[in-house]
Amino acid sequence: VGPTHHGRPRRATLADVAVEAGVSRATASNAFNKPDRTSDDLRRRVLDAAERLGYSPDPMARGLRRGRSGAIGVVVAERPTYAFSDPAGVALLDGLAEVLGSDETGFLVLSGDGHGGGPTAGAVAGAVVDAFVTYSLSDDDPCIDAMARRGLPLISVEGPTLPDGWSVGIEDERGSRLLTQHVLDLGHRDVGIITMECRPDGRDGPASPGRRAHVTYGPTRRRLDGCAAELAAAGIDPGSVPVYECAHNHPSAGHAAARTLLTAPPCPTALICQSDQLALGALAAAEQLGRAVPAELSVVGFDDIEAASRARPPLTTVRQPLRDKGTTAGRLVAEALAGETPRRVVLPVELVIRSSTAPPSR
Amino acid sequence: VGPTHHGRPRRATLADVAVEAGVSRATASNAFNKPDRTSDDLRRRVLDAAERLGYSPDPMARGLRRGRSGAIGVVVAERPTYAFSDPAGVALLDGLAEVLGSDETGFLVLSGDGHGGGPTAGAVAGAVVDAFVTYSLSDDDPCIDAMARRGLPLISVEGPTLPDGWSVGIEDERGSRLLTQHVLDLGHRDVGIITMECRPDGRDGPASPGRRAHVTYGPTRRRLDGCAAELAAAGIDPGSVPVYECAHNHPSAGHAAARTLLTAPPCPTALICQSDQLALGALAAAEQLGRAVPAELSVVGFDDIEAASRARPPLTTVRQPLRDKGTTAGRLVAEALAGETPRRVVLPVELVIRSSTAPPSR
DNA sequence: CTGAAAGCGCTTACAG
DNA sequence: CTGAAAGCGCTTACAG
Repeated sequence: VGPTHHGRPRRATLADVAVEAGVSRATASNAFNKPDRTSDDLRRRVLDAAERLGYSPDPMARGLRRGRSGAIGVVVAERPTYAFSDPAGVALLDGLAEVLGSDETGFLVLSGDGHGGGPTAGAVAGAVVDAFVTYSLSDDDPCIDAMARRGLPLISVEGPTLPDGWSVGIEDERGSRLLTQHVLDLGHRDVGIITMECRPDGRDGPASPGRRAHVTYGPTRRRLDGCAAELAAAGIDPGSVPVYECAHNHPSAGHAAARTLLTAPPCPTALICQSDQLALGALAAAEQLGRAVPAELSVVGFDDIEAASRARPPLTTVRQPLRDKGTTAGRLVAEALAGETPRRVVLPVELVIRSSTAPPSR
Repeated sequence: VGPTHHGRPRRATLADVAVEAGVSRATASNAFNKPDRTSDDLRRRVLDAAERLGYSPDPMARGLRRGRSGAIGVVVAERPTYAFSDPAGVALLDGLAEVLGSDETGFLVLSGDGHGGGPTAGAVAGAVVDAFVTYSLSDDDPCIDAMARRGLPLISVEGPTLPDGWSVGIEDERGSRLLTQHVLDLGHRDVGIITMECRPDGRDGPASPGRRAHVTYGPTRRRLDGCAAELAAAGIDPGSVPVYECAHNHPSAGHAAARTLLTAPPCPTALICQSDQLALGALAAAEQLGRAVPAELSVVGFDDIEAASRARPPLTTVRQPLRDKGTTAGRLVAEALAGETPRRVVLPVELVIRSSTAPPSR
């Protein structure tokens, strides 16, 4: 463990420990990894030697030999701020940690450049991981090819999947139908839609029918589709309904969207927001504009994040099992690493009627 | 690239590519890593062969050889939910990514078990990383020893440091003095303090003087100390001031704390909250109790998170450079990996007077 | 410009 | 229970 001529101490290796303990490297290794196949005496000598040398095994070397790194790649588009300011993003990490954390797994966060896309091909290629978990990526994100090339298990959460791949999603379309139905049942005919991003180009503003027809974010597309289907079934042309697209799933974006929709004809009596974050912003805009919710304006969200029930008024929304998405993804990772066959899980949603919706006043 | 007898395809290795291209492994490697030292002809042959085989280099093998993994360990206590529901925690990750993200670095998040402590020794020992960045760990967290043992650079952000180690912090004590001074200057004599956690035991409630004397979280300790020093200088016995400790840095905890302090004698005319998150909760509690801020009650925070300026009333607080902490940490990581000598950085804070403070009404 | 050899630090069958 | 040998997949001096 002596200093080299550079003055920097060299880390002790297993070979050093073996010499110090007077055993072979194999025995030294066994003392750590197969305590039952080592005599107490030798094991103690090895452990003592390791202690003396301040030895700690090199995880990369072990990983190379064992063919496993102990890390799971968590791939998100956008910068960490955006990915994790979304309660759903954090819940995913949390659920993963709950399931996988016990067996000393770490999570390698690979994030995007802040321009809508995921990590670079280089970052994906160089990631020391055993599997990838992707979170709400755009269908055409180039990092998907980069991951496919690695040949590692890929668990897609709310995003594009590889053929015969693993995935976990929720009943986006059904949830959206439930919500729309609820609003229509109350008697609303003039609705406005505030949607999450359609494509990874950072656009923020009214979404033309053309744009809505080519949505590369799965959850956005499915929620939009569910909404359109119910509208059409009620005899309302979905193409005539104003849709405002928000580049970020954040209350401030919902606020701006609602302001726009509420201050231009046709003034909607109900705002269908495709996430609670956006709905929270819409609620704030309504208050600012002096529009009473739900008396003068109904607002619905989606997700049922914690803040939804604490909002004023408490938000009518669709509950999705946020944390379960993470734990389910964790279980799929475990199955994948155990060599099982890929499967797809779709988690159920549930309509939660609170106080932000009522019949229209006119 | 043929399937093995298990039916699962074997990943192509560099050796396979070399054979396919009819060159040595060294040349194949050079074609990828030293394009300038390879003839165009051979390089193309190698690249084509790699393409045909779907080859992608094994990052672990490369890492072992090069002695670098391309990942930075981000060590936080608590589960991801708590660590990243704190805007400061996310800002750290973001700043790190901004500085280090370009050179294809990933961040291995090592989180705690949800009982106040950091990752297990096993998780730390097995982490495939080139350096550790710790975020607001308790001074006595066992994972610190585990990291020291790895012999890797350790950059401590707002937490315990190794002797002669790297660190980035802020002027916690000065900020706290500024805030306390401001409150005292306004004429307040009856103050209450709402503090972040003192020790990693999940305790939530009034903090006795004994407990305040042994605080293992650096920021909490320094802010408490700054506060006490100013109080004492103004002739107020810090021991007589009620202090309520919150186990989590979350508005809901500040809410409960404020309720308690405001509904028991001596009823304070000013609440010194040691974070904006807590102050936000205190503001909500004051509103609920019908106490006008700042007319009947002054409230100050600390951090100047985004929500502080949007609060009602806008919060008087101390601004710390949240994002800079992350970018600074990133730069220190880069320096550490370049073999430079450890240094410590303390970032400045600044008092921001808004509308949540005023002279006492009685 | 190219290749044969050595080695990063570890673990795993396999003999003894 | 222990050790000699091979090898995980790659890169790096070093000759040619």
